[in-house]
Amino acid sequence: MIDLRLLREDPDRVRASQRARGEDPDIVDALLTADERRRSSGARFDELRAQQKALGKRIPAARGDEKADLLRQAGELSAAVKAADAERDAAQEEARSLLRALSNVIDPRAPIGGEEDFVVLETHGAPRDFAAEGFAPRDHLDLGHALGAIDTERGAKVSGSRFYFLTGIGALLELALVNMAVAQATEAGFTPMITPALVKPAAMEGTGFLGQAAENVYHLEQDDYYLVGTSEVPLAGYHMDEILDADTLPRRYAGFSPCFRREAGTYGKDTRGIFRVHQFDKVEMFSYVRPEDADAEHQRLLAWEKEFLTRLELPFRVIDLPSGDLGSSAARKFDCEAWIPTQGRYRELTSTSNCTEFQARRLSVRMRDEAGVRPLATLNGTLVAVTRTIVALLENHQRADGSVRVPDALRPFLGGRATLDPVAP
RNA sequence: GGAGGGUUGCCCGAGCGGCCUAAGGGAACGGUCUUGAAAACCGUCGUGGCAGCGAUGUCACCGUGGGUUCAAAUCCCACACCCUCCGCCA
Repeated sequence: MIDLRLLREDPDRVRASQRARGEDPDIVDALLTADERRRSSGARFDELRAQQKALGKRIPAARGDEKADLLRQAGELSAAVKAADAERDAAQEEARSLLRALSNVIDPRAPIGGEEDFVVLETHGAPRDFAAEGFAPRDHLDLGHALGAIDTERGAKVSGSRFYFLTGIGALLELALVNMAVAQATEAGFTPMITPALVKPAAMEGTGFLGQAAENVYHLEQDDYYLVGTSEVPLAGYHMDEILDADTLPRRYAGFSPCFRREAGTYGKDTRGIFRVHQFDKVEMFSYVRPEDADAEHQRLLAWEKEFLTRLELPFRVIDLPSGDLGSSAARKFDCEAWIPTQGRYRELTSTSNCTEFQARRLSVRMRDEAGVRPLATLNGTLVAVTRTIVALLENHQRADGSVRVPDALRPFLGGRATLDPVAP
């Protein structure tokens, strides 16, 4: 959630942010009204309660008629306090739920607009010219079949569409990518973490995934658990309700977990292969920092993402996501998009978000420094999303004979292997 | 799934229905002393809301949610979590 002070002092900025996101700006005014009511009803309760406490103190010492009279007064006051309490609770709840409905205020530097209005910040490497090399690239599923690495038919048989088995070298490839990512993160000072994939509503809600993104979240009705779509959720929840000493910041965690996504409303999109699936594994970077350091940390996370893709020798570009495509928690977001040869375009492989104090407020994660206690900032960024990385790797490093070159940096994690070779069908 | 024990502030830990405005200890921080440090002594030492420029005042919070009462950390009910044991189990 956002800072109520900002809302009171500069409501126009919040309205503009909501509009840029394509969300309802009227929540701002509803919230201002609700906040006013919250404060006045709170003051009324405080006053009555103070009277009640003062009166109550006189009762034990009183005797006879005086006591009876005091008890009568106290009884009346008690009813008034109860009523004021209920009114205050209702007002607080209304303000709270409106505040929760507001998305983060966008970073003024983020491009304004819908999905198509992103800005390309940089481009790294160049797509291969397969025509010049004299062969047509095969897509990742063809390659995956030939290598004995990917089995989507049986994925569908066992679990349905958008499920897969990684087999043989495919399974090894996942482990290699994960190990490479964890090694890089550890080297950079991240604490590796294996996180829960099932979380309670508070963690999911606090991270901001139960708003507009709710339809993409799996929910276990019977136990009221959510399946996480990223380890950002357990990593953000990790310090929920805590006050961290500012001296211990930044805290950087690299979480490895499965990720579950319902992919509602994507019927017909990316139906072939493992580009868009209901379950995949991911190594996610997560940082807790002082709010004033958030911007620099965002750049660092982006730099680590770029380093990883560069080491995999993948051509990619970095885009600055437009306001309409940010997700409720992010003030600004960069995606790294790798070139997918058979699609002839760049597709999202990794993503990094600056959530400023938005998640920290919702989850009540604060820091203590010279100035006192205040919310901190959280940021997240993908180091490796396994399936999409496999897609990019196979397609970009394929050879005419159907084998796939293993980039140098990945070889140590594959037992020194330099090539993935087709297997007999 | 069954049987017990527990949940109080940063940590440990006391707490009679009304001087709880939560004892005491530890840690931490500031100070005195010291060449420096330790020890000792003195002091500070929760979070949030509201009012105020501010010193401050006030209200809420003792796992969570209800209830009893003029009044609840304290009594009652439900739930959650942790620990021990039994059963089942990767």
